[in-house]
Amino acid sequence: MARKTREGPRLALAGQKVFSQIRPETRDALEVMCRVKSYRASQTVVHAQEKSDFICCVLSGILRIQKTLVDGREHIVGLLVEGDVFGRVFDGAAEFSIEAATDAEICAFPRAQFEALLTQSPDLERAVLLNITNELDRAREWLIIVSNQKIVGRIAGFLLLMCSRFHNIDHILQPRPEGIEVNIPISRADLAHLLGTRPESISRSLHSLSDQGVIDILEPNRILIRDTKALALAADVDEIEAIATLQDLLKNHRPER
Amino acid sequence: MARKTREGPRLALAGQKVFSQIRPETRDALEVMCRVKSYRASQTVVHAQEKSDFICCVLSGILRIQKTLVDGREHIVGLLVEGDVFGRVFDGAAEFSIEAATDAEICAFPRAQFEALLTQSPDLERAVLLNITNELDRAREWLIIVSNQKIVGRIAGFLLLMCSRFHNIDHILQPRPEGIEVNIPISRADLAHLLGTRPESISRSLHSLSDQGVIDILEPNRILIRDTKALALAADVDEIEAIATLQDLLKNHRPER
DNA sequence: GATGGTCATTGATATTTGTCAACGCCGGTC
DNA sequence: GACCGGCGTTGACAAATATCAATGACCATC
Repeated sequence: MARKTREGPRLALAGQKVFSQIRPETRDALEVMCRVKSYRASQTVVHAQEKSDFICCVLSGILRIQKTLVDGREHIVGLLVEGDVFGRVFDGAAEFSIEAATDAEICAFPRAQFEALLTQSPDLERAVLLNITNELDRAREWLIIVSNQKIVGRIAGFLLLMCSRFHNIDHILQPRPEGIEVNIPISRADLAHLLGTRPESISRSLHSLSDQGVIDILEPNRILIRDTKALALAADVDEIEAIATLQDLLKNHRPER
Repeated sequence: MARKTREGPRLALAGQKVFSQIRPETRDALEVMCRVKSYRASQTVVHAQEKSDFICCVLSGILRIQKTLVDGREHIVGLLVEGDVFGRVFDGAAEFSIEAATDAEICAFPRAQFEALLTQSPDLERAVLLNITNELDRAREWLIIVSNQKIVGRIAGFLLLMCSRFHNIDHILQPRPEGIEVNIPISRADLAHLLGTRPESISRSLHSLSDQGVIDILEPNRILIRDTKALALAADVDEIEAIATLQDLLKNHRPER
């Protein structure tokens, strides 16, 4: 699994968007208390119903947020990528478990220390509140995508979301003249769970979009979006918004390469 | 619309669960700055994309969280009930608009004042963080319900959620010897949107559950849950949890009446 | 009391999607 | 190299659901 070379724990937070607005002193305090942990794909990071002693920030890789049902099935309710924060500030047991979808590295802050710092640092408080507010918005965006009646619509919405959400992660989004390349970081089965359907339907929908020339399936997990407008139309949600975001992305990314 | 008689703004917050853990001084400060506002059903409380100057707490009634799509359709992503807090602390424009589903009263705190108090009061900070963390969990529970493949399953999940979430609101949940009465606070069309389907399917699923004796449809919007176990089975999610919550409810409520 | 509108419901039908089965591909292990 | 298991894909069929159309109940207005 390709992994970014980094400069060690003390600089781990520097590039994270969540902590970009906090004061250097606060960031120093965070870096002192943090511990970097590595996980391999499919390892569990946090068990549901278990009081977690850490607030964490994803450094690399993809994590799944999921609920384990009584019969053992896993229900995925979200993904965490680089820069995302998880762990329940001021709260006890998590309702959901966190599992590594790919090999991943996280930065863990001891809960008590983190909370103490939080109470003293309005800048960190602000950052944490903003982060969780965005998380809530994203969960609700998922809701819109998943409640689409047609499976193709859900896939289209998912692909558009992947573009707009993960544009800061260069191994997921590779701008190209022909379109935008998106990396699907999870298996078909997981994606099916996430979108409330079955792997077979995912496969059929993707290939249907491919037949229409809207996307190219480079590899099962690498999708090239050729026609963002058509994709947005298929998603049948707020297309204008999605297209605007994507076109901004293209403009901002292309000249750099 | 039946409305609870209350004791005026200064005591409005006393009964709200969100603020139950904060110090009396903080609560006093909140009550001084708050302003009670009333809305009639289908009035808009917060417009999406518009910077809202208030943090609000629902005193009575039901509000819808929704996104307006470009073609004018509304997509509902959640409901707010008594005690729920909304408004973006430390943040600008909301992504979603808030609309009154029934006649409603809210308690509004000016944003700047609220944020200032928040920074100074660790207890309020804690309450706000806990509240939004719960909100996030609930959004993810919605996700699980909506991603159920069968419509009956979504309805069943919705009904169970209504029970467990709104049990503090006595005009929604009326304990009875025959079962638990749930009030569906939105129209069939809205419910269909929320669950990612069509009104016709909602109707068919409800009547199918009714035919099986699992529920009784007292009125289109008043459902009597007769067999919680069967309902949980239909929901096909974490039934044990749902049943436990419901049976606790019944035990706690029955003796009082 | 009549009228028009919204809303929930029901039926008939077309479409979509889940299900079951089989196949090929790929990476690992023996 | 042979074998195996997991994964993505494809096809055929059954089941669930969307769609279209029509009806009746209820409410507000005239």
